[in-house]
Amino acid sequence: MPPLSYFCSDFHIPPGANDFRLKTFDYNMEYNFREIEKNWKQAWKDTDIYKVSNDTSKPKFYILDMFPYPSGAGLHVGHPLGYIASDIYARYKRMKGFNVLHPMGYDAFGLPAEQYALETGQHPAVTTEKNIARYREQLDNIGFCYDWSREVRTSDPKYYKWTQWIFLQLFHSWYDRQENKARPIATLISIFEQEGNAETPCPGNEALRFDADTWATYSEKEKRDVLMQYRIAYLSHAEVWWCEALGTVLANDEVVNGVSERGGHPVEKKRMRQWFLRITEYAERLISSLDTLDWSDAMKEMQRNWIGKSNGAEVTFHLQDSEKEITVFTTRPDTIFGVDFLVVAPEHEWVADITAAEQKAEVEKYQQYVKSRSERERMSEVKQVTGAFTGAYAIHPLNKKPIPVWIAEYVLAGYGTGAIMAVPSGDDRDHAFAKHFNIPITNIFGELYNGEEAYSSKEGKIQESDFLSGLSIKEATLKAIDALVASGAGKSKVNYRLRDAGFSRQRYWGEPFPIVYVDDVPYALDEPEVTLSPKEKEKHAQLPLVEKYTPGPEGQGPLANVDDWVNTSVGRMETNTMPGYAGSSWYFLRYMDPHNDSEFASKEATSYWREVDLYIGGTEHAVGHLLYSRMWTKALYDLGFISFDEPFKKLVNQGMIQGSSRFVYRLVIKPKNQNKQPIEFPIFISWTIYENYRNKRLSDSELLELVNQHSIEAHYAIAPDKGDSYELALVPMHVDVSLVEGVVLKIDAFRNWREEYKKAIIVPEGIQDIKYICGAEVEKMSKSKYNVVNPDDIVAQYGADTFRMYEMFLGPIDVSKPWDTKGIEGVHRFLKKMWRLYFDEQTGLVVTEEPATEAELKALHKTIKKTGEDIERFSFNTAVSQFMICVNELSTLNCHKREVLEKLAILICPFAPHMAEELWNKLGNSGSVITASFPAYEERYVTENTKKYPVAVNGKPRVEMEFALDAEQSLIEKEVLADPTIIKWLEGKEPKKFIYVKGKMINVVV
RNA sequence: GCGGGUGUGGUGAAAUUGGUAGACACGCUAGACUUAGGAUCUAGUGCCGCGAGGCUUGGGGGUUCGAGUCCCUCCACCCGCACCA
Repeated sequence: MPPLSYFCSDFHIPPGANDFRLKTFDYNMEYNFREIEKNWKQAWKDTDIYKVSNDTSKPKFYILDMFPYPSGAGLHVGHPLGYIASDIYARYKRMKGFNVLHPMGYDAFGLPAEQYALETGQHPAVTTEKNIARYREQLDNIGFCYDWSREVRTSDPKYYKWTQWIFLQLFHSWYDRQENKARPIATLISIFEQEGNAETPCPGNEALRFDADTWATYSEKEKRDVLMQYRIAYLSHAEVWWCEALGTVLANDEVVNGVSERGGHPVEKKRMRQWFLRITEYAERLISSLDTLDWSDAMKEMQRNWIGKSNGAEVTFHLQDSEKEITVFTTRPDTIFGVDFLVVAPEHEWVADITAAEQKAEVEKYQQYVKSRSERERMSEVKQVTGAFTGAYAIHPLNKKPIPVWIAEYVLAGYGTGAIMAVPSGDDRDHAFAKHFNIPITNIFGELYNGEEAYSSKEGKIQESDFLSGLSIKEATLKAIDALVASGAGKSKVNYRLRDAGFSRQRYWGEPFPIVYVDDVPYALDEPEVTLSPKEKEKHAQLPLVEKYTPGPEGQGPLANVDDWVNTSVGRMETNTMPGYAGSSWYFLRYMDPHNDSEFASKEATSYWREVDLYIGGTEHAVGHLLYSRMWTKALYDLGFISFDEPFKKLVNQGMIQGSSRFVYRLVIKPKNQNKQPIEFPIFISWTIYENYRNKRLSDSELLELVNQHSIEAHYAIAPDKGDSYELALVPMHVDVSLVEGVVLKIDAFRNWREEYKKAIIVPEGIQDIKYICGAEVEKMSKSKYNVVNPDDIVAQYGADTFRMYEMFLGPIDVSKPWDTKGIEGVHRFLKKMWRLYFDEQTGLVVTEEPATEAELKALHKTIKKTGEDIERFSFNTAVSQFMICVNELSTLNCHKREVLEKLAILICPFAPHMAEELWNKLGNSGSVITASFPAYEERYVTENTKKYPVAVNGKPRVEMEFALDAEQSLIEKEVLADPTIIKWLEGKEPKKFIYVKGKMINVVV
């Protein structure tokens, strides 16, 4: 075996690395997981055994967890699920000979820390630091093999300096549609100088046209305005939720039912200047390169839907008696002759211009209503049709008929052109709208349209449509586009639902923009025009320390209040900060070279580690983080900073671990007579009684009688015979899961939970059965539901190895399931049982050097095969089962042989690393078990040569018969048909067919 | 509303390619050992039935010698929807 230092870091070999050898921890010989885990955690730390080198001849493998936001609540048992899975895979890959990068860090900027700061006055940096320390402690507790020397935090100035740097690369770039990649803005300027923008249409303003001479006449400000509309990171306008009462901008999830979540104040949309990323230019590449990724189909489908590519046409309608025109996007140009009205988004900028005088009041009233509506409400409200007529008419481009123009909330300004052509006979929403407002409907589907429901199917022929009549929908689509192009009124067009990503937040706790406004023109701090000293630039690029976190005036972020920071000698700094996804869009690159001060990561590091081979995290990031990261990676690739254009090759989604809530049922007794004293003391009713009462198997007076039988106090307080004079209610209340064992309430603990419960009357199941049973329900794990289980508690009680294995044993990694602490006993018992193969409580180590038997080797090699394959396909629950089967078999065989047990200790290392380490060393090996090779199985121990076949008659299995796997069908047929059970089931009938599937089953058909 | 996911014993689940449904555990029942048991071990445990046997993978229908698995249809629950991260 090579010296241990070979496997350790070659950045620097830590002192003591070579001392990693047999440590003679002295436990008595039962499975003392507390001592074992404590000692090995220390040994791992002392020797930096999990440090990873960038410089090795070994093949690389990059395994990444979605890094957590360090919330104040700490980790609950649901969070580590993915981390355990990736840790198992990382250890497995390492034992398979790979150089494995497996880092961890923190997504440390975010709203909750800022909110907390507002409430308590504590600086987010301080609380974040505290939360991170807690997270680290919890993570360390579980025994992960992270290389912590590579930790990143997005809120660290040394980190976000590079987030800002990447933002500036995007600011200094434009998207070249001909080359289909991002390029430096200088290349665009030289194109403008030579030929204007005829060949490079402006993505921010398709109508913008200028030639080289005109460009030359533009002022500096005009030029920068034009360039801004090409930049990948650009400044534009968008609406945000504005709350006047709180004086602040609110996030979507801070707005509930049209009012602010805090305080319930009214909110409305406010238009503000904000930064955006031109992700729409990447739409096509983001769709097409999904094919190269090993992600679940569901995840790819979600991204495809999010990007929402649709083929269709743009059609321009001229307004009657006006210069204005309305351009609509439609996926159904074939229905052009079925257009009965146009609908424009109510917030569209020129609604006011086209509205007729007599409709003005109505339109404005409607616009006001829409301002209070969230996008989701607007999309999902289908029963209630709303809208307003503008009084304007457009001219149909082909048949020249006048078409009324409406506004309605179901058309969104951000999608397509913000206007649609409505075809009631072919679209459900248009149909409902036309019916509701009594707009006459043109039928272009003949008998296919019944007048009651729109005909939205894509089968059939178009009718009543001039030159399109009689054509199939497909043919009509092509011909309609041709006609529109010929008449100059339209063109075919690919539309994406994807919108440019809003990149501004009116907050404090985020990356500041390295942008300064010189006479209201934004400049990047790194541009030569910004004449600040390097020191000043550094100061203004960094988030200033503040005392107060209250928002700035007019919806500006809190930074607007920091005079010393916001004002520079050349102009005012941008006061917005970047959103949460800024730092997380590229963090996987930083782990490759985390301490680099001159680049975000060196070329050597990024070209060695390349993309993440395995990324594990939740599905909730399906379209946010995962899409933005992909775009950033593509942009960095285009600009030549990295040599790959996808960040995450394989993605595994972990399911949620839900909470298992427990309920007690409080009996609330209100005397009907107002003058009587209400009954104040708490009474709790056990679950079965609650169920009986709820199902009306128990009357009010019977319930009171039960309570009275149970308690003297109650007897004095309520008169049971007068059940009628009370109003009863049984109220389910969450009870902390730590006060419950399974579903049985720990009554003393419950009484001590709250002062007011000290003397509570607790009515158990019955006179005989004195247990109080709680109700149970599966819900999301959250503090308010008292169902949070802290991994620290589980680790303290059962050990990290048990915890790790149990989380895996719960079920498939990608499925959501409720946590049940009770079930952990089985896994703990298994580890103890495995331990007893090596140690006897009295005599200590019982491992012998005797050669193993065939049966023992069979058990071992089947397990090597199965667990290896299961790890490869992320089926960790079945791997754990296999370990149980193996240990059960070896226990039955009374096997204590080194030949078997040494390999078993290595096998279990990914799952139970502490125990594996202990066993490995107690068997006399030096060095960490992680440096051992994952064992290979021998074919001869895993192949069987006979098979017990189920023999079925007419598909129903009736008997089991054993045959050699290479047996001839004729022999099998003869023996099967001679079998007495089969003869009985044949009932004398002739077999019609004899089905024999080798290695599977036999079926006789009569 | 749109998109995605999941439905199998009392519970978590297994069945990798259409081939013995319920592996492995939890829980429960009975027993052994023990001063004791929240330790350990043994046996049983999908449902109905004394039994022979029948039924059973959310409901209904279909394809097949054979369906948890494929197809159609209906239902229930969970997640995401662009400023939570």
